[in-house]
Amino acid sequence: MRTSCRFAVAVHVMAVLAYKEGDRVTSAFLAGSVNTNPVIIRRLLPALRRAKLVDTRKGAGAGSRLSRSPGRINLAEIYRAVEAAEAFATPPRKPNAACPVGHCIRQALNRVFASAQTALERDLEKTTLGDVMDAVKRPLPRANRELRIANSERNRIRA
Amino acid sequence: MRTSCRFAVAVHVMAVLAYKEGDRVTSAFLAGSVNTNPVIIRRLLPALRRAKLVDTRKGAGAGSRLSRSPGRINLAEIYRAVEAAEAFATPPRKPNAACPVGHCIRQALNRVFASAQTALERDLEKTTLGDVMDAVKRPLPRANRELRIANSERNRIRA
DNA sequence: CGAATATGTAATCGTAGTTGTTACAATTAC
DNA sequence: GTAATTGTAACAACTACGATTACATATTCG
Repeated sequence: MRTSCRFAVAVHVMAVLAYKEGDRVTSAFLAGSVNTNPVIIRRLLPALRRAKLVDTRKGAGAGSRLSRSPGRINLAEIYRAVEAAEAFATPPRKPNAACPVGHCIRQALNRVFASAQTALERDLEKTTLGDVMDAVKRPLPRANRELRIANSERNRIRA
Repeated sequence: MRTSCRFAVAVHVMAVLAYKEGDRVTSAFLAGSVNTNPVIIRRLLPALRRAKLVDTRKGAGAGSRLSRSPGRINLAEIYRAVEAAEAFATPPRKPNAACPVGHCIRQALNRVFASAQTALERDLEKTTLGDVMDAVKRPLPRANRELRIANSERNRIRA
């Protein structure tokens, strides 16, 4: 499945803003933490701004900060802010309308997709940015720490 | 987040196989209903076969059919069979490990992603292929039915 | 056996989406 | 005014995916 990483980057950005507790943070700084180009961040911020999750100022001494406290921002809000497309895609061409199945499969699929999409967002709603920050700040349990090391070994291939 | 249309095509294919109630159906026929190339279908079938959802035979008079009755196949099985990647993507480059947030954001994100992914699949589990077939077979509203008949006269597919 | 049918699979093309990068105008603090 | 920073356009590089062609392989049936 071809997915964008906008959501992952957005949560990372929001986490850095939460960490900075109200200080304005520049796109260059955010890019440094995410390890990408500042323009990538500047292209993401308008979506977060439209959702009233962050507040940005231009010019010298400028940057972005959270509009609300991390405990009052849930991950579904971030997801909806930055993910325009839905989680499920249908084929580029329309099904054969002359086939009894092709004729109405889209409608049936749309119901299924909408339900699954809702389930996904409802789950994201349960976690706040504050919860994420707890995980960021709290030392990891031993078992997870070892898992983390194993994962970072695996991820090294991609870097 | 954007997915490939493999899942949508797979459900469509499974629905046609269910409609044909045990008859073997060729990739050409399936492609005709989905409105794509037979090779696309033939590239999808191995995944469904590995998941023991369909049974395929080669050669003359060959084709695929369901391994189980539609009521005993749920959509999560189809989803897992054909969607290799997870629903959420992380950025191509690793976060800056020197940043307190970048250092452990991946770990936090992975938990969030896994939870949302599970919620999505649990929702798909609730719907069986049989449920989808109920929607497919249910008579359509008058206006749509007339359109369908007109189309099928003009562009009939093999019964 | 031999012809016909259908799958399995490799190779290739075109398109679209995404990330990354540079460049520069507009905006703002000091 | 100067320096810092955002907003945005333009473009390259890369990747992923769908579509298509071609052909070897397998299977059925006369």
